[in-house]
Amino acid sequence: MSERVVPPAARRRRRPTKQGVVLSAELIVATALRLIEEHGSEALSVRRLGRALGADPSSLYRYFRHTDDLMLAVADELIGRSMRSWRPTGDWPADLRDLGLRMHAGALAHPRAAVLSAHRVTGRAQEIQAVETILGVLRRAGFPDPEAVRIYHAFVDQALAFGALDSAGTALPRAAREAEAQVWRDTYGRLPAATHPHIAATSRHLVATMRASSYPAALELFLTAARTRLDHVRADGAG
Amino acid sequence: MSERVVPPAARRRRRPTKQGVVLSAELIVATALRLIEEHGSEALSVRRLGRALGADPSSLYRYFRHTDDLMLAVADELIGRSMRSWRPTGDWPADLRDLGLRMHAGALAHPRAAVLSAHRVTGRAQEIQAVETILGVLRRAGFPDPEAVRIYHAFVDQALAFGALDSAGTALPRAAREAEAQVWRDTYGRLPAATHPHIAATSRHLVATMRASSYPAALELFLTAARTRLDHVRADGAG
DNA sequence: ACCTTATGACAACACCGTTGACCTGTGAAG
DNA sequence: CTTCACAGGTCAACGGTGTTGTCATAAGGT
Repeated sequence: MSERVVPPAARRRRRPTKQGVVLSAELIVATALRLIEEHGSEALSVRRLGRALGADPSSLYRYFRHTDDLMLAVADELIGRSMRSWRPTGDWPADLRDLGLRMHAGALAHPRAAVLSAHRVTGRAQEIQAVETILGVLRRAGFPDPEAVRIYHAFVDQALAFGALDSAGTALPRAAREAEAQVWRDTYGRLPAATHPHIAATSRHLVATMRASSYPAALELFLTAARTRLDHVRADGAG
Repeated sequence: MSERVVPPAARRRRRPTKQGVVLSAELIVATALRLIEEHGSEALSVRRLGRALGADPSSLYRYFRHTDDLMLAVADELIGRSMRSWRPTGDWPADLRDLGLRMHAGALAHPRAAVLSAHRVTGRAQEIQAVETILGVLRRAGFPDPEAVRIYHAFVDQALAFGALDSAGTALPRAAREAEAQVWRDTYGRLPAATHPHIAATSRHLVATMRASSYPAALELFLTAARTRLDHVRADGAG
C-alpha cells in the first residue's frame, strides 16, 4: 500500500471506471455534496458514494486517505460557497448578521461536514480570508484591537457551534426527529402546574419555539450586546 | 419480539449473566460513561459495551430499545450531574452565569459524551428539572412568557453548543491539538500587513485569545443583551 | 511498439446495530 | 415445598459499514 493517494498535481492518467466515469477529487466532492443534499447525511457512505459515482468504493481511496479526509475537502468547498457572494455594506451590524446567517446556513446545508469541521482550524486560504473580513468589519466599526479580537472569537465560535448543533439535529434519522417533536408536545406540553409551574405556564410557547433553531435569536442578542460594548468604549474614549 | 424492553418498575427477576453480573439500566449507563471517558466516544458500541459489562450485546436491548435510547439516558445522567449542587441566589444574571458555566464545565468534564448528546432532547427527569429551573429564573426576573422562552432557548443552546464545540477540541488527539496551535502562531502570526492588514494588526491578540474557550466571553455578551431586553420590556410596560 | 505505473476492481477482514428463536432460573402462587 | 409462567440472558444470523492487500489493465511517455 505505502502511499495510495497521489497528489492532484501528479495525476495524469485519466482512466475511466467500468461504467465509463472519469474520477477526480472534484467530482467525488461534488457527488458527496449532492448525495447529502438529496438523501440526507446518513445516506453518505463510501460504498454508496462509489455506487453513485459508478465506481468501486475502494477507488475513492486513491483520492482520499480516509472518510475524514473526504469530509474536510467537502467542508473546504463549503466555506468557499458560503463566502463567495458576500459583499460588505458598511453597516457593521447588518454585515455581521449577514455573515453569521451565511455561515449557519452553509452548515445546515451540509450537516455532516459541518459537524466534523466546526472545531478545526485549517489555516487555508478561504478560512484566512474569512478571518480578515470579519476582523475588518469589527475594526472599522470602532472596536479597539483586543476587544475586536474577543468579539471576533465569540462571533465565529457562536456561528460554528450553533451550526454544528443544528446540523447534528437535522442529521438525525427521520424517526428520531419525529420522536423529539413528540417529546416536546407530549412530555413538556402536559406537565402539571402543581409540580412544574414554569413549564406549564409557558408550554404553548415552548412547543412552538423549540422546534426551530435558536441561532437567529442568539445572533440578535449578540449584536445587541456588541452595540452596547461599542457605546461604552466610545463613552470611555470621549470621557 | 413485540416488546423487548420492560419498564424499570416492572422488573423483578435479577438474573445474573454468564459472567455473574447483575444488569440494570443504571449499571449500563454508568459503564457507557466510563467507556467513553476511558477510550473515546468511538469506543462506544453495543458490542464493546456488552463485553465491558460481561454480558451478551443483545442483552442490552432488554433495557434500551436501541443505541439512541441509551445515548439519551447517558445525556440525562450528565445533565443531572451538572445541576445537582446548584442553588439559586435570586440575582438572575449571577444565577444564569453560574448555570451556564456549570453546563459548559459538565460538558468539558465528559467531552465525548457531550459531543454525542448535546443536540438531543431527552424528555427525562433530569432534563425536565433543568428546564423548569432555568425558566423559573427568567420568569422571576420579569421576562414575559414568550420572551422568557426565547431567551431560555438561546441560553441553553448556547451552553450546549459551546460545550460540544470546546469538547470536540479537547477530544482531539494531542498531535492535532498542537498542530492547531501552530497554525495560529505560524500562519496567522506571520501574515504581512500589506495583504492582511487586520490580521497583522491584531495578531498578538489573536494568538493569545484563540487558544482559550470563547464561551465565558460569549456568555457575558449574552447576559448584557438579556439585561438590555429586560430594560426595554420594563420601559414598554411602564410607558 | 514497448514498458512503467497510475489507477480501477475484487475479495476479504473486522467491525457495526439489530432481531428472532431458544433456553433457563427466578420468584410468586398454590 | 413444589410448580410453572415468563423475564431476561444467549446464540446465530442478516445486512450494513470503513478499509486494505492484491491483482489486472490501459494510458501515456519513450
